[in-house]
Amino acid sequence: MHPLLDGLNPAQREAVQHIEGPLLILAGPGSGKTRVVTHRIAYLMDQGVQGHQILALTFTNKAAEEMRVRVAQLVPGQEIWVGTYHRFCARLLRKYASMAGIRENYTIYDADDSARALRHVLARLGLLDSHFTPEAVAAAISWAKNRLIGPDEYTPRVGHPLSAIVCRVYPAYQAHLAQSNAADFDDLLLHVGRLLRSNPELRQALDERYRFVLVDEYQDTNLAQYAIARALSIDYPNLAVTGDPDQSIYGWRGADLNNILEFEKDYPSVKIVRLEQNYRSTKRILRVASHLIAHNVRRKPKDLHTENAEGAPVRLVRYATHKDEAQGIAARIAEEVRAGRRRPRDFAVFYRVNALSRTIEIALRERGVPYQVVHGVEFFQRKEIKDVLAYLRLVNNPRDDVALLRVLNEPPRGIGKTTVDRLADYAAARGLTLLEAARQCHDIAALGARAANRLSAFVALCDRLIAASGAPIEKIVGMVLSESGYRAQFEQSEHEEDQQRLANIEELLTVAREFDERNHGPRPLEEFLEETSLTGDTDDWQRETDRVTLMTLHASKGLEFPAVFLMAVEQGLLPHERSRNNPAQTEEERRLMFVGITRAQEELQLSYAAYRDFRGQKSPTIPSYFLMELPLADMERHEQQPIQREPVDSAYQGEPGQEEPVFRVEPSHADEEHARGMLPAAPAAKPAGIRLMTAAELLHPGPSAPPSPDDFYQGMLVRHPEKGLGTVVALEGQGPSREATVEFGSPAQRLQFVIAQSPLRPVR
DNA sequence: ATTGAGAGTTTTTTT
DNA sequence: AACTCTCAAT
Repeated sequence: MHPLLDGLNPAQREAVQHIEGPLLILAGPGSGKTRVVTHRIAYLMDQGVQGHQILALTFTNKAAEEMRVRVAQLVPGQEIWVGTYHRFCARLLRKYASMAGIRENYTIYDADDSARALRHVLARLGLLDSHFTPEAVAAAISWAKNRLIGPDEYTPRVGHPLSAIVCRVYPAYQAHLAQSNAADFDDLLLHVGRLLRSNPELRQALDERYRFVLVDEYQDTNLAQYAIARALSIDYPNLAVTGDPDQSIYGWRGADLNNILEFEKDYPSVKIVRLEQNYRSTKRILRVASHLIAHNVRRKPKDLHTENAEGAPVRLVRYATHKDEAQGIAARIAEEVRAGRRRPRDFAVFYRVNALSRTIEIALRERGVPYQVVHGVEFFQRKEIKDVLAYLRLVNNPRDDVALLRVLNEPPRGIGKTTVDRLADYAAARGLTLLEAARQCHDIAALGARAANRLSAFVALCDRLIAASGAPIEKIVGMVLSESGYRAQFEQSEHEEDQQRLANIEELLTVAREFDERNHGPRPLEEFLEETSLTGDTDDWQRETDRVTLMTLHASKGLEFPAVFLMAVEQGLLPHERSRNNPAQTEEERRLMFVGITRAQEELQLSYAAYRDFRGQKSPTIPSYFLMELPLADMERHEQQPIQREPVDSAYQGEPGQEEPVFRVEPSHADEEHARGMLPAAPAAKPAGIRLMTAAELLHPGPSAPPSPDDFYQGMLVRHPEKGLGTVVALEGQGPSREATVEFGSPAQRLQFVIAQSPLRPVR
């Protein structure tokens, strides 16, 4: 047998051995997809395909890097082009810039830059105070671009006032980008997509050049990306896509699930391979994941299975507050590490939004547990970094007005708003870029001599920097820092944060040096800027370091960890607030949770807090509906009783303010202790602390005595014989007249009960 | 022109 | 809570 097929299951072999013609690999989580793809690439080359004929497109740099490394291991020395869609397009656009109406030294605007540009345009059109926010307009333009709708093709939709605004703004915004010789993220795809569409010769040439095209995470492709892959696979329809519809989590970025669901329609002769055997998780974790995802309507059913062990039950923990949650998770990790059962790197904590990382960070730090937070963009988004990069961009592309505006008065050099406005008016009137206009500052009537002198000093600075644009990047950055006075402003400062800024700038110098060392391309500055704008911090994540990983659910895709904590599984966060009343988005949220769950290899804990501080205010939470969709038999439920801070029910709930219900009970042992009577038999007798419920208790409420109305608490999960599972969202009164408002499944379905007279039972 | 206080707003996710 | 923007005082 061929060595590349060694150790693969039949389905995997089938995929690896497929050579010509369209191929769809439906790969469930942990099914060895990357292995299959890399082996297939190696197999292709083994069969005589040249490395440069292969194009592999991914969504994240992280995925691209992994693929590159693993292919290199299998076929040392052979180079294939692996990269993100955006990077591929950026490269292509460098080459064919003029055909897209820009110049080859164009600037790539990130979200922040495009927002600035858009604001500028809106202001010029006098639309800033229209009741559509710049963000909404930006989103609409992005929507269009992701569907390959250019500014000239955009038509307003009746009944959509926003689209009428967009119809005016989009062309102006696009013209502004062209004038600045810039492209935003979406443009990279839009330009290339349209280029391929309107240019048959070019399309044909590239189709021939890239004989074998592979697309990873195909479920996340938007229309523009789809069109690009398609255009490269017409004469040579060797398009292999891999993906999992259940892991589509980028709908908000224009990803279209239909691309994968209907792949067969585009390529009727497609070969479909399903990878459903999971090599990653325990049976229990996999069942929990399958159960959850089965609640989605828009999907193809699939049968995930594994030969792995049954594993420990999935823990579902309710903490009293977000702090308790963080402390509980950190304590457990610290204990496992201390006991030598696991290392920090075995753990990951996932959350829906970045803002949730803070409390966990604090808790881990307190215990001295090393961790790394994977932030989406962070480093290259910091103001000081963006400022320095803006200088570089201006050097590389003097037409870049956004960059100029950013650095014109940074550090402060006496060029204020009035001066900028007058300069901008002058430039607009003559169709000049801002730098061109600044060169003529002494001819601008509206400017005083002082302002004009300051402007010409700035122009002189730019010219000095531009003269050095061929130097190594580290050198240019160094010049920017010293000649502009940017570094000096921090060195003189005594503010502590300025020291941090200095450190960040040093870091940028390091990035530049590393770039210089490995890059020997013909246009280093351009390439450096391309790399910095298309690289996020997510790609910095180090598998090797021995640290706990903290990241968003989105960032977790494609990774795996022995032990996973998924925190804040609450209504409003997961599913997120903005998916409310939108079934399609709610399904996407469910997929997001599915992705998180399936990252876990051996151990998984889902948790929520009854109270959470978020955005400055403390409020009671409602556990996520998704939790009710999980198979209780595979789970183990723990509850930390709420701590009543308002002394309303203090007589019943124990000492108010008595805190520190430390989560130290080792659940697996706790189970035994419970059986041996070491823990209170009736959980209600111990109001503060962890209450443990076995799966049996969860499933069979049993004939126990009805609970006292005063035992009901906010966020409590209850069962109603007719209505089913619900959550207590409000309480009023005490004793026999105590009333509870219960929500069954959605805010629309709320009912109020006098507890003592209702059939409501706590779910145990 | 710059600075600082206060007001107002925000972030869901990433190339 | 943290961040940005606005406006007034310097």
